[in-house]
Amino acid sequence: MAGGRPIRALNVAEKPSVAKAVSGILSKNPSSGGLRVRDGRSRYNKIFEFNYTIQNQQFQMSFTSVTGHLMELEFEERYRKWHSCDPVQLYQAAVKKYVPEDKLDIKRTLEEEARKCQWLILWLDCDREGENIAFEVVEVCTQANRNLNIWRARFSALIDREIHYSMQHLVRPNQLFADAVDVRQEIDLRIGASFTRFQTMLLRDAFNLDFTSDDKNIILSYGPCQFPTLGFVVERFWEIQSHEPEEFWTINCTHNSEEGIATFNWMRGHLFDYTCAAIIYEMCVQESTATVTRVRQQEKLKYPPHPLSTIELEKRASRYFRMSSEHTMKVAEDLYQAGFISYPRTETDCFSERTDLRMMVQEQQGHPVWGSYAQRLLDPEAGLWRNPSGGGHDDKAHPPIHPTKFSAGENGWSQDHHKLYELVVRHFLACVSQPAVGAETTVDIDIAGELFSASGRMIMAKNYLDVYRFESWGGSMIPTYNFGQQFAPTTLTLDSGVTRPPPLLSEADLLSCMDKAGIGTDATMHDHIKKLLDRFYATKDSNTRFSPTELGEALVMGYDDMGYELWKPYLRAMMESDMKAVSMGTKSKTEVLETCLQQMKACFVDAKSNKGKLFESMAVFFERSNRSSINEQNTVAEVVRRCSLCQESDMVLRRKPDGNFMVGCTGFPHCKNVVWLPGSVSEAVVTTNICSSCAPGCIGGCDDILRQLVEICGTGSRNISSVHGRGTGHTPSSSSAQRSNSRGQGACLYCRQTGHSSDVCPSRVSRGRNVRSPEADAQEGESSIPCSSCGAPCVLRTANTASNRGRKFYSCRSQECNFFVWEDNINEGGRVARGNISRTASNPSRSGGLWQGWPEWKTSKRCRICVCNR
DNA sequence: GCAAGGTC
Repeated sequence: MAGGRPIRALNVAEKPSVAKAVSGILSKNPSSGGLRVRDGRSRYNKIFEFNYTIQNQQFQMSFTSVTGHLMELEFEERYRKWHSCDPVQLYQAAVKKYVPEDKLDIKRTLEEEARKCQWLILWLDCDREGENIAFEVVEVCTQANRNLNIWRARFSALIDREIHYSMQHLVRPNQLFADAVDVRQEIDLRIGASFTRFQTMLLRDAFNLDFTSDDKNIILSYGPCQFPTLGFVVERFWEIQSHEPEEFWTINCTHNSEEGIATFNWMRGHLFDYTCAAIIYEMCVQESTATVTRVRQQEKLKYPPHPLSTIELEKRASRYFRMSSEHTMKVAEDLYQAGFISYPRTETDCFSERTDLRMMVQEQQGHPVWGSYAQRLLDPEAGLWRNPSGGGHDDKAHPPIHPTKFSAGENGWSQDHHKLYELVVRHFLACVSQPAVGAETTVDIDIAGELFSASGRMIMAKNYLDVYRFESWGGSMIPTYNFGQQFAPTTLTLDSGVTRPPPLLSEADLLSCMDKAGIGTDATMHDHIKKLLDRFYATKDSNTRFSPTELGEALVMGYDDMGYELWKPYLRAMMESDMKAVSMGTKSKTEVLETCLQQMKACFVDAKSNKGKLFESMAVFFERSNRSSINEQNTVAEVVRRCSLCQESDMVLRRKPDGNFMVGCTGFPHCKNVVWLPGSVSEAVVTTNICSSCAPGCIGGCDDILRQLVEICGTGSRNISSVHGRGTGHTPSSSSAQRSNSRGQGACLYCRQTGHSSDVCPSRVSRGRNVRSPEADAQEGESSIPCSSCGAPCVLRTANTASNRGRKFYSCRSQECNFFVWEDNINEGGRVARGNISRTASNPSRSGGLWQGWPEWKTSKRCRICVCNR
């Protein structure tokens, strides 16, 4: 490139802080003519100006920023309203990317600046999202100026040398990275919107969800990140519920000497068999001299933590201060905005070699509390310094979280600001410190052939523990023992204990689960957790531990019963690996989109047809509401065709609370086009079949026989009305259709007989149970044992339904008790896994566990004696 | 009114 007239280049960063920092670095040279700042259209995104030379070519640089994504993905207007279409259509519905209202000012700045420039240099974060935002910027800028020469700067830290290097070695943006994000956005939108609309419309009005006064507006959302997060909470909850305490026995030995007390632990741990433990104990008591068989002395190191990533910050703030991850991020954002800490959303847990760590320590020397520690760190004589070891994660965009400005506390800071800044500083100082050193002693003894062991620790040098007050290193001293030494134990006891269930998941546990499974990003994980609370899916106790609410449990149960693992992290993991394939170029964007959406659509259609499972699981916890008598059908809204009256919205098939069908315009109340189907119609479906005798748009009115039957007889002998859809023809006069609406006594919706209304259908009364159990057409079996739930006789029967023919199940004979359980869900000893009883039967106990009254002859004895520890 | 991902 030769010199000559300067080229005007527009530089764009992902956020204002990066635009400022990079401009600052690039304009340090005197030849830059200094750094000038002016306002853009957006009050947050300033424009920096300076001169710069790239390979001998003079440039006039303008440097501005966006604030994250410039565009959003949404459905076309006609699909935006919830009742505008059947949610299944959202798998094909047209989507568009657009710049939302609150970003229009940034868009205008970009357009205005792009028109004045020849080059566009993209300084977005160097990750997939950043690359996608880069292409959003490109789209806006090239709309304003088609001749732009487009470049990408690759940088991983805001360090002078690195920034200059990337400016001198510009590359082209990577379309594949951006494609991967396009795929994710589209899949997330379609899955999220379809399932959310489906389950909200299906369940919200059907049950009394009494946890909010305003349950009409509650949203039962589904998302590929929030649901697996809920899944972790529910799974642990079920694990706890299904835990049965088991008694075990262990032998303990202590020895008091002049130097102190030593506690020896039995090397076998514990035994579940009392007799066995008691025999061994007797042996020990009878021959109770202890002989020291081994004495080991070792130096042990306790290493300081890795440099701080977002997840670690959230986990530690939760553990040390009980701050929620969401609040932590808010406080961290404040500290970052005010310049006290570095960018708080980072996966990186290792410092770049080029980072000047000592300078950062120097800044902390004046602090009244940890200043002296910082001074010791910098003193070569003290030998406290150690180059930090990394945890192996690097997002190539941001350094680990570290202090960027000294503070001994600011006026406007809350307690939490103080705590979090202190955590960041102490963590940083710990990272560059030597590990703590301890001397550990282990003593093994033998009593009557049984081995016991005791250990003690002495801290030789605290090192990083001096500054990292949040961590300690437990351990106690033990007296001195020598090999071959013999002594009489002071106490030798046979003690019993019981196994305990695992604890509920803490916020730190939940973050670890999400991190491991790849759910969410460092910037969004706390949002997913908060969403569980906002949606009433889970609660958090004062100990920061999460339990599912009944709603959360019911939803997970429902999908689990369908056989879907939509609540597990596998779907997201699969998507993530596909995204990776797209970004590497091994799979195409369209290929992944098509396959994934096809699978998810099939899953959605299946879930819809299995919605009974969701109803059943909800019914375990919630009462049915009377807001709608035929709730599930009432909410179904299948699109028939475009409204011929307003030409704007769709005509959809719906069922009203009174059970009658209607085909109405979704533009209501603006458009009042409606066709009421006669009350005798008990089922109506939208089909693609076109009536042979008239134009598309017919709703069966041309069929004389049908019309006569429904209007005159009203007996419903042809009670399925097919509504032709997808046509453009005219709608039959709604007034005539309304006249034909026979609101009188029609066929019962349940048994399809006349003579009674559906509300009092005798089949419904007995059906309440039948729909829940598989025993329809089952044959009575022979054996009878007491019901686990009520104690009445429980009968072994054989299912005769299509899906479970031949499968055996126990079912309670009592009319009041709905207990039933598949025989193959009963394990050894009559143990029933959690959920296998309750998910399909309304067993009031709702818990698994031991079947009380399970006959002796069915129990197989298990050997739980451990004899292999030696 | 719905997702998840950026960011103020």
